[in-house]
Amino acid sequence: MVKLKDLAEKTGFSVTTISRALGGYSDVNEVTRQHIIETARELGYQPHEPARQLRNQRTHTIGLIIPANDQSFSNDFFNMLLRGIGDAASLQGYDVLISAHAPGHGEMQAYQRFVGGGRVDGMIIARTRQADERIQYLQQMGHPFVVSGRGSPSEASDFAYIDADSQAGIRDATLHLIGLGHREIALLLPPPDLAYTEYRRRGYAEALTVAGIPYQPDYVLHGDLLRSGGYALTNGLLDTYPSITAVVCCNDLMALGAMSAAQKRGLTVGRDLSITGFDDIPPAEFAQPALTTVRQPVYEIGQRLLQMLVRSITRKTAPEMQILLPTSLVVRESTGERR
Amino acid sequence: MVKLKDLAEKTGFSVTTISRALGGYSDVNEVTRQHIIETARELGYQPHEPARQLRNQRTHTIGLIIPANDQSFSNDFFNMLLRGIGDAASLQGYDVLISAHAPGHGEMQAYQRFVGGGRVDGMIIARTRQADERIQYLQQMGHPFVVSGRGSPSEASDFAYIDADSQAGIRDATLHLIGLGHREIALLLPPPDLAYTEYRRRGYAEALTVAGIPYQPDYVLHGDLLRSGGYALTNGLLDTYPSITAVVCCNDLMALGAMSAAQKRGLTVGRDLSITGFDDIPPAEFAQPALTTVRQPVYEIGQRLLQMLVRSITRKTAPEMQILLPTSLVVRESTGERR
DNA sequence: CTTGCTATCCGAAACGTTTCGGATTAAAAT
DNA sequence: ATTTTAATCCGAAACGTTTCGGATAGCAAG
Repeated sequence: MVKLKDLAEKTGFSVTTISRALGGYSDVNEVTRQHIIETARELGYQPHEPARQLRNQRTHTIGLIIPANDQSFSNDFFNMLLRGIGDAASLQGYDVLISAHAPGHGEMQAYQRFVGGGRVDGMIIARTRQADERIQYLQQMGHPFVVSGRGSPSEASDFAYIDADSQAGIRDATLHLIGLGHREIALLLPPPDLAYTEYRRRGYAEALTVAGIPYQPDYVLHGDLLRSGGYALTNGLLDTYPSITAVVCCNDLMALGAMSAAQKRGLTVGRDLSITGFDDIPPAEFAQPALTTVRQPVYEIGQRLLQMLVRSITRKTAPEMQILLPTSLVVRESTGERR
Repeated sequence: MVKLKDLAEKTGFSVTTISRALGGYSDVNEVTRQHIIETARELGYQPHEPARQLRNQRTHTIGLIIPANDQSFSNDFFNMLLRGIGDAASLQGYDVLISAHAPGHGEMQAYQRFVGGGRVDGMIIARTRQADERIQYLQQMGHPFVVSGRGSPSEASDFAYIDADSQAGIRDATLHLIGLGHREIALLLPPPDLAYTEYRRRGYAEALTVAGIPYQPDYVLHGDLLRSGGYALTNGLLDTYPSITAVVCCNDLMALGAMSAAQKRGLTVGRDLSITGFDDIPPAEFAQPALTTVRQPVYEIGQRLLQMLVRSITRKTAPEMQILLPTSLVVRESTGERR
């Protein structure tokens, strides 16, 4: 590997001058600078990043711990988020360091390696959990970070985040169903430890209240965000409460599962049973019938998260931003008039 | 940030001894080692990675350049590959460094930053191109790397790779259609600069030869791997050659587009026109009709790529492995008897 | 002939590790 | 009583940068 010393020997200047020439300092003669730049190109010089990071105490890298072996999260949501982050990062001159860990012991260790080990200048946290120890750790370390998703309504979200207004999203979906005449509406929620679960429940409850429909706790179930979960939950629901005519699902995967369950029972989705999803992943559009769902701008969230993070890394005046993005209801064929 | 020196001052031992105690060397008294470990935990010591990397000339990191702003690649294929890589990496104690770049100038710069800059111990290259300059660069640098996908048949693939046998995959799909009575079969290929394009064309040609059907160059078109491309190409094809009864597509996205085109013309897919895809991404299963496609084990490819790479990093005896994985035909509803 | 500038260069220290080659002490062997 | 040996420890150098604080030389100003 060619290093500054090699350039120094080759050109006859000192390592200091080489460094300063390449660094664009004004106290080096323009002709020597050109000469140095030329031979650097010739020898294919490439600064050694770890050395640079050690010296500068800056890495120009941001970290992201992704869930390992996680079917539900590995889907389009996370893919889109990562793409948004990645594209924005390369525009800003940052790289993205990734490690895959299931929530638990190894996960926190990964955060410590990244943050305490000086591997990254900032972290992005996704999929907030209740009493999230990752957030607590980063706050206590005073390390820059931004979060995709607020804390749950019962907690203080005193950190920078971007979240989709999923309460409004679920409310809109529910109101859409109510507008179609539905009264017996079930809700399939994410696991209770996820921070956004409660917002979605509230959106649902809000819509019911507006319409004067009583909130039926038995109609509200927690799922696992997987297709299989949506399938099983819907089956149980329809067994017990045949009067249900609509199901609000908290992600598209569960909605797809719910559709399968309905269809296996001979129901026509959109006629006998209306179903809504959340996310608007590509399969939603191609499903049969096409899924009515709530779209959230995940790619854009990723981009903006990164920009926010870089801002809080460079200016020490962390602008503690908190952004709530609107969702939009995409009406397709899986919802229809109650009959 | 607490460093070795802090532990040294706190415990009264030298930096050397601290380092060796933590490093598990045998020449430090067991009781002092315990004491050191204890205070390290107390102070929350975390080794500074860049310093370590500088000293050891090892990063325990592998690099991956992903395509920026790329709709086609950003899909499930790449997502799955990354998950396989990420899960296997964390098992092996490696992190994954990512940078997003569109093919072209910035992309090669990113490789130089990662490799020449000593940021990674090895690279994974995906989506081989013809006369791939990334591969040439890495070979010439003598840097460990593995590749997802062979070089094109006309090139020597003298590097470690894992590829799905897409020639056999496309051949099987084509034979499946021929077995259903189809004779006028079109082929929608990837862009010509992709290395695997030629393998797929050959698989198609092979099947035709077996069945004694002449190869019609006009039936073979290059697409962009997008839904929109499949849609437009199929439209043009059906306009010009109404006798075509089947379309073999080189990825599921184009197949989905082809399905839309057929349906918009009032054709029933699986009856009036048979369509096959490649990849078996989730939407394929939920499409209407469900897509007959060729499945390749992308997650597993990712895992094995990483294991291969780590092996070639640690043992200096690079085992120059080349693995060809079988694909499997998944017959669903988008293909049927010719009528 | 000093003095003071300006332009250009460079030595040395520092960033936080790891490791080579001893140094020190006490116990064991002669 | 001297020499070996084993058990513990540590100083200093090195990894490749960046940067602080000069150093040097040429030249104009006094």
